[in-house]
Amino acid sequence: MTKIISDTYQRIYEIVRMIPEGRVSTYGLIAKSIGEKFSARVVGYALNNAFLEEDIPAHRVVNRNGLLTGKHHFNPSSLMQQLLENEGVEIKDDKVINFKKIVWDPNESH
DNA sequence: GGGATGACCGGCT
DNA sequence: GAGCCGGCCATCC
Repeated sequence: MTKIISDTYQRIYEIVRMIPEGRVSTYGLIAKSIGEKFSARVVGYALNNAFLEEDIPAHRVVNRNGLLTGKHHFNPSSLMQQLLENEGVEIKDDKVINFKKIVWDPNESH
């Protein structure tokens, strides 16, 4: 069955796909990139459906604290950390060590 | 249509 | 520096 995705989700998916390898981004940054009218909550909600899509690196998206808040939604939950470490991102206690160094801002990258 | 939920953020104490 | 509270928008029941 083809599931129709809201246009808002499409916007979010577009940004997440632009995240380069070995980098991470935050929900707020993505929300701002789409439009300041959007809230980070919507991004998280969209990521929940995005994680169903294989083309969307949802594991590169973390919260502003650099904490892997969405890892519980992965299967297994440690998969998120595994993928990030596989790309060269160091994780400790479910949080990115050099998060501030590898954080990717879609607005600045523009 | 109303109330509640959610992978959140920013500001204040 | 860490913890608490309110606000934000879209989706679900």
